[in-house]
Amino acid sequence: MTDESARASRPNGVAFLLAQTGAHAAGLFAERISALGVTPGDVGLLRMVAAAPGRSQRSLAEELGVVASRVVVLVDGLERRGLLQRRRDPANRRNHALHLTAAGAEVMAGVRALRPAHEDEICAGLDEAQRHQLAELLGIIAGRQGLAPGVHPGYRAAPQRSSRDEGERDQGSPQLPRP
Amino acid sequence: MTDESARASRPNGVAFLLAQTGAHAAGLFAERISALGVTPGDVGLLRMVAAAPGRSQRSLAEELGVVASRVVVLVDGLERRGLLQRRRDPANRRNHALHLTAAGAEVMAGVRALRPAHEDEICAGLDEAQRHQLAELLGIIAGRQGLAPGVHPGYRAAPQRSSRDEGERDQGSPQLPRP
DNA sequence: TATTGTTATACTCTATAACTATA
DNA sequence: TATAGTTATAGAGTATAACAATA
Repeated sequence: MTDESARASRPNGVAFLLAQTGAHAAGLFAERISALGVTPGDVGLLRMVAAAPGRSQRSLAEELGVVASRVVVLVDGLERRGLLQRRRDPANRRNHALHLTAAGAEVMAGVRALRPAHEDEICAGLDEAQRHQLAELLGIIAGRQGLAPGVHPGYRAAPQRSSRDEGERDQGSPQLPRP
Repeated sequence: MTDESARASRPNGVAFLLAQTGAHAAGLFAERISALGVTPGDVGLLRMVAAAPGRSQRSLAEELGVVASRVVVLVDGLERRGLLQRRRDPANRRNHALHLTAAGAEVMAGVRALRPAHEDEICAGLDEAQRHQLAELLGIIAGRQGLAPGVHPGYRAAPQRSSRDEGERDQGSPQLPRP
């Protein structure tokens, strides 16, 4: 079984390194912004509202790939903390038009202010040319994979396997979360 | 507020691209291995056991940065599906020595077999030289950040903010999960 | 009737604490 | 007494379904 253990020991390659370093970068970012009292999810939602003030919760739910009731909870939290405001849309009074408050804009400014240090921490060990190279290569991947600029996952529910689909390890459909 | 919306629209740079593409790569990997009936967490745990057969649950908990009772649940699931086996360690009968079953080794072989296609999918659009470049740059980052080869996060609990620390947005200690 | 948002509810994940058995 | 593992329990997160208001 020494053979087995040797073979199993290290998955490597670009895909794994990406997942590893990406999770690390996301974790450090979460730590940094926690000083501002927000999570990456909060920031993403605030950013989307800032980019298109007045948009509806429904539209956010669709772009986030999340159910409407989930947005209710997220917006509840942000409104309770005074970062976001719901206003009834006079044109269509079913809609809640979302707007950043002054405090919300401040938080976003704070997040922006944190970014350079974060970037430097992640890129420590790379010179300027290497950073550009890396940014370019990652940009190619992001483009090829259809990832929108500025939007990242983390809202989708975890794979979620119920406790009763036991022992069925070889069925055909890999149940793609969203094709 | 057009100014604001313009400024808020796109966070960019290496750190963000890393988080974005890394989450994407991890998601695709999770989809692929779901055909084998396992999650990335399962695979990570199986890999660690394969690399050091007979290790204890406690040692796994420490390496994963997870509480012991969590490992009980994870191992329960893998044992129930026949991929892992608990054996009492005769030398110290408190320990459960963990071993892969034949089925578990098969699953790991299946995971390894999926890797090349996964790598190709992620690296689509990059030629061989670019892949090497990217792997090298990511390797530098992983090394600088102290990321162990073959180990990636995803076991740690989410940032987890309770519902009562409301409105306290400016305290000093960012509560680092693990320094 | 269809759509937006909300509430009620259930289920999963994960941690804390109490407990069992070994040492 | 200390350690490995387990069970019981509680909390957060998220989805589904029923509901209210508006169109």
